[in-house]
Amino acid sequence: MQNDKVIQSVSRSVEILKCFQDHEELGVTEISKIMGLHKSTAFGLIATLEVHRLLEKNQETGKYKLGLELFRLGTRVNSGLRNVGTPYLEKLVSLYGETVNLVVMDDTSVIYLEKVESSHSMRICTMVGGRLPIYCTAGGKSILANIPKAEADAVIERIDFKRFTDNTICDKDRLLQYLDHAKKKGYAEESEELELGLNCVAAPIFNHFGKAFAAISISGPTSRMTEDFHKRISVSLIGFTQEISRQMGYVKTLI
Amino acid sequence: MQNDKVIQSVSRSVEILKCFQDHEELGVTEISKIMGLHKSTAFGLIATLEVHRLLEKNQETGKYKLGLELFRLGTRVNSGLRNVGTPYLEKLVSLYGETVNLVVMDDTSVIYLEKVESSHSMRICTMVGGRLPIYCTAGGKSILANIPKAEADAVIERIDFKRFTDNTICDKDRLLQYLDHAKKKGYAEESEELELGLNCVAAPIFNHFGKAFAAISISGPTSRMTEDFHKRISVSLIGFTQEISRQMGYVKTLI
DNA sequence: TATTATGTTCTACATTATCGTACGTCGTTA
DNA sequence: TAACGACGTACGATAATGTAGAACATAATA
Repeated sequence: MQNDKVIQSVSRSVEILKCFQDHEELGVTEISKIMGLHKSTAFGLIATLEVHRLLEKNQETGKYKLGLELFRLGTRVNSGLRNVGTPYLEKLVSLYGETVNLVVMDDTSVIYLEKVESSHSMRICTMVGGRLPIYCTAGGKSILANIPKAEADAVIERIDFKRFTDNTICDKDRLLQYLDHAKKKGYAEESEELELGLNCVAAPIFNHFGKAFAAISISGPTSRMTEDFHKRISVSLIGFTQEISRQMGYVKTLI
Repeated sequence: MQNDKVIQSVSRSVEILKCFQDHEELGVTEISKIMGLHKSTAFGLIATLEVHRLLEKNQETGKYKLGLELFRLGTRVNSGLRNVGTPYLEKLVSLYGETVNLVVMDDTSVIYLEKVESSHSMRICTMVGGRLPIYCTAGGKSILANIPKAEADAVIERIDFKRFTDNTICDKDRLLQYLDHAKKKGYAEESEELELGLNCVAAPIFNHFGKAFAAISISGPTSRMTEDFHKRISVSLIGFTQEISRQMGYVKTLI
């Protein structure tokens, strides 16, 4: 193996799968062009992925798409957390009527693992599998506020701050200040930082080492998410995330 | 490339991912033993999957688990059908109060893509990402009944019939007879074939070629799923699956 | 009908993946 | 506390494989 310690053909096959994030179906020649590979090289990799059902061939169009085995493997990721968490998402939606999400930390992002959407016509629609920045989401900030300071500092160092609205916190010191505040309150808030009209409250989920790694957030339009509503939500939200934490092996509750 | 036309290192890396279907975390040596590979071979493959985030290392235990990028890719599979279908699953649960599933055909099985569970304490719990036999599930039979006869015959030929209960249909001719019946009715039923006490109604979803490829099923305990209830369910179930079919590009409704 | 594009096959050989050896770290045991 | 065993990881020689060029079959397009 070469210096960069990556097996080339395995890398290439994963890059092929990633091509399908932006395309529903792709042909062999399309993939070879996107990847900069010879057609027969691409074909060999694609055929191997097809044998393993990570790709499937559409018999009608002759093109390939992501296969069911990838779906099945995907459902195994963080299945413990998702199975434990989903009933609580449903409870929170029925209590408060706004969209509820389960997110995990992924370096400088959070990834949405589950959602239960509000039944309001005007609701916040999130995308499971989607990724959003950790520094301007309530879920992200509630996690950052509850990991060891050295780790939080290292993550913040790697953040490429971008301003989404006039309210986006783009200053490290202001972010750290906010995280202190959120840690004390036990929950984080995000008010029109990511998108105007969007408001969110979140509380962290701890692993058995007592470190936050996930969060539950509740999102609604600013017009419905008043300060009083935030406070009311936070009480049971924290209670639920602590219960989930316990079920994930966390021993001591935050008081 | 060799005769069997599979690229060995890509195959091996996919087999590594499949090891995690039965294990939440695995170490390098464990994987090398399961796979029958040298430790350093296994390590090279694992490290490559880690770079691409299909595997993640648990820093505390030193073991590996399936990574978030696999989850994200998984959410892309059949996302069109799942996005279109989910609101209908929610409607059916609120109308009938029993667990509703969205399944797709996968050779001689059906795979569960989405579910919305009943709020009854005694409910049918299915597993998203799980696979069940096509011949003794309502969803499976409703799909088999609505594909070209030659294809259905070929699939049935490959079925390895197993008896789960005294009610399981294990005879090809009886199955074909039932499929005829289901096609005429527009929906399929499964009454305690897979498991005693389990009852199910399902209707097919068609693609733009007019071929069934997916289905929605409603499952409940036999005590609640009376014959009258089946009939009541089928009316709106068929209406919904036809609407989903239309949104998936199917042009003509079954009459 | 001719041309172009695509998917697929075959095979020589250049390149890589494999694996044997070795090392550092950590946990266990005496 | 020291020794031992297990594990994860690094390195490099070489056997084995994956790549890509050429060719072919098929389908789409002008």
